[in-house]
Amino acid sequence: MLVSELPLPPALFLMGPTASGKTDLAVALVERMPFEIISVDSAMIYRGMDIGTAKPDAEILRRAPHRLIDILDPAESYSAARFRADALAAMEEITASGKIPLLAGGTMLYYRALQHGLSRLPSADPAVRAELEAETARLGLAAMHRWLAEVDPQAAARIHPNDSQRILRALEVYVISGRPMTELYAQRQDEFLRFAVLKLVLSPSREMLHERIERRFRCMLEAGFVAEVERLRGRGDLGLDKPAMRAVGYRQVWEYLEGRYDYTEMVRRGVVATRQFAKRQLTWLRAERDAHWLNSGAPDLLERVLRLVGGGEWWHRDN
RNA sequence: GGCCAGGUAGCUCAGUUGGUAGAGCAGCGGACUGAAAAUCCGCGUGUCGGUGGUUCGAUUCCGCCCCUGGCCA
Repeated sequence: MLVSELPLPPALFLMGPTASGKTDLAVALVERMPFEIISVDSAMIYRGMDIGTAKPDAEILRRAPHRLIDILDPAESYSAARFRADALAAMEEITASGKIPLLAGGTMLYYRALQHGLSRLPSADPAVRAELEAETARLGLAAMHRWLAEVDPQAAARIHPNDSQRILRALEVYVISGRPMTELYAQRQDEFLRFAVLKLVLSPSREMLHERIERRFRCMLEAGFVAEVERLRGRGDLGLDKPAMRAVGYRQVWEYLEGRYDYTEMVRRGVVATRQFAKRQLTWLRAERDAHWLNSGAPDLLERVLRLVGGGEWWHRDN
């Protein structure tokens, strides 16, 4: 089926682990077809975080504008729900302008939220969160898990007693809404994405991926990554408790600047953290159905992609 | 060249009074609903330097050899 005959407007998803070459491919596609890029990246949303997020530079952005980058200050925090709303709005606008949305990035939770929707849950509340964290410091995480077991036994059974983030989130939902999170999950209605999607997964071999990750991290350092983190630290209002500063690489450089370990150790830890991140992304990607896998190293990569894009592989499924 | 200390998992090391071995890190697999580049769960992957000897049995004890580090020449 040709793109023009689809029952729904088309959208291209370009997924893949970090350092697989997604940005380069997206830019090449924009220069050949009427695509417009929407970034699917929880770190590139932050202004002033350029080198460590491998954000495309100003020159590339002029040629191939990206939506949803540089939209937040690093002191703020974003969410999967906001991404879903922002991405849907951008997709509508791009479609209305006669172009095709090209979603490119590696934040797999955001793709899931976009494709399958989210339950109607209260959003994060900093005051409630601070309260729960204080309670945890006082009583211990085990006590919090026991509390969750009282108010939402199913959630407590599902969430491991060591998983502080999910225990506190489940309690946050309960405290704000007065309802167990499990009950709110059950009320969810599937909202299917009103686009015909072509999903591409770009990835090199594991060995190549590890090489590229190490090479890229060293390039970032040569390009002034440490100075970038120093600048962020110098603001005084950021810390390792901020989601932005927990990003891979930023956290390790920050700890190095605090004197927790030396430069060599920082490089090692930065590379290790990036590899582990890529591995988690690959776990998501393997579970992704109906995706076309492409090897980053393929010499005819662009031709293959153009063939897929023009080849009527677009499809739609209501989850 | 002599003396001493080492050589055990990818790395750093523990251990076996002789019954073929286990931690941390790395790595691999997995989970994932408003922090997700987050958070969490699971899994030892090994000629115990080589080679002879003693022994029912040697990674462990003994001999020789190789390698690394230190000290002395």
